[in-house]
Amino acid sequence: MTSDNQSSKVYIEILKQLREMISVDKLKSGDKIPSERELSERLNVGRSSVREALRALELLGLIETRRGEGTYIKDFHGNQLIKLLSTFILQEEKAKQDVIETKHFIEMDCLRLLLQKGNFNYEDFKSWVEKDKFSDDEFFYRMIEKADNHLLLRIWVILKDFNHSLFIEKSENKKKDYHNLIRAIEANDMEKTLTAYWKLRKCRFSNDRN
Amino acid sequence: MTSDNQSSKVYIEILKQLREMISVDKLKSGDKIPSERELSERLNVGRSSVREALRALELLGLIETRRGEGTYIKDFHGNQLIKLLSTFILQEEKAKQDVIETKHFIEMDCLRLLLQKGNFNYEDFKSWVEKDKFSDDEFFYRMIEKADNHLLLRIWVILKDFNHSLFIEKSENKKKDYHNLIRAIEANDMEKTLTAYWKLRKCRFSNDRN
DNA sequence: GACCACCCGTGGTCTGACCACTTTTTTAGT
DNA sequence: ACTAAAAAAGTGGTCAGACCACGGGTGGTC
Repeated sequence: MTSDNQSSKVYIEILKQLREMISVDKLKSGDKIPSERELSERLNVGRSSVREALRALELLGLIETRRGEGTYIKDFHGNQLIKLLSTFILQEEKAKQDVIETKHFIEMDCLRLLLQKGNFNYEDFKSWVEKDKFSDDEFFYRMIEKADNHLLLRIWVILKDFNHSLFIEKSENKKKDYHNLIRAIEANDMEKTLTAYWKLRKCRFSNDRN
Repeated sequence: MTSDNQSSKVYIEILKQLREMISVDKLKSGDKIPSERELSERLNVGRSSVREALRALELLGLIETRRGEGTYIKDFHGNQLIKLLSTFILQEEKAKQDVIETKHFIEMDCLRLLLQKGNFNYEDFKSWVEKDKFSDDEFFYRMIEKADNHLLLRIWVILKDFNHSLFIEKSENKKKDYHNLIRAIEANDMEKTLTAYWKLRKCRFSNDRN
């Protein structure tokens, strides 16, 4: 490293170099980056410093490492970060309830988004519901995917995982209820959609809405 | 480390241990955590592995290390990372839009939550709006705080920081609009509340909506 | 009591050594 | 010549030990 010393830690410099490298070589998701040993040599730094940088990126979900193979750039988009923060912070009791509440909000937001965007084809979706066995999570994953907001999807996935680690319940709803939800969305009827949603979640706060 | 390995990398295990340690010892912002060498010994892992874990946490802004002194827990709300992420990642236009969109959704969700919970005293809030100069962020921070969902608040803060790293603008809205929003909430009128909200947001993103 | 040199603990970095695993190359057998 | 087994090479994962640079405490000196 070019004797830039002072203040900046080596692993930070490596991150910058890496960013530069990715930018210059136009590396994209799935592409391979140089091996730790090669980076260490090319940048004139110790391998351990390179690893510190890579491990940080890995934790951020920016790269993926496969033993024996190499290190690859990962699909960025959302941020991993939230996951970490939440696992770190959410130890309190109230937190559990917040998770559930937030997950529901996100789900409703996505429904609103779907209605707002409108004009989707739900035929394949409907036939999927008809044909296969599926979990609530799978259903909403597909649904939220359609809303086309990758960040919301990320957050939702995290909340879902959290939910699983908090509770073990995995209630199976009836196909009919899911069908109703889809139909309500198709009809672009917000009122019906949210009602159908709460029918699925069938619970505590039936009053809110409007 | 209890040779549980397989799949899980050591530095990930260290992170878990660290989280546990922080939880058990009730460590807070500013508290010091054991030295790298001590951790290495206590967990029966190499110091370099400990460092990989700590470096990742540092990049995330969760801890702060001072050479010659030690490592300290930091008040989250970190940005560090966000700066990096933004320059590193979010080049795509769609992602930026997702951030904005998601932030708006979260804000609206909190408004709904406030209405749902109802019966708050907004007098002090109103007088605060009247008296001081404040930014949009400050306003919504206080607002979302009232909604009493810590997770939503956390997510919002992250999105806010992201926003700042993406754009530099810091438009000032009129006090009147904020007053209207508060009044609508007080009146427990969802319709008016959302309208008032969009009045606030309208200025910048007038087009992408509806 | 005030000041300063020294030592020790701490993070920062590098090197070299293994291990486990995957891919590639070489080798041996048919 | 072809194929399958074996060896080699390459890669990430981890550890141990060695320095360096810096901060704070210790104890001596004035």
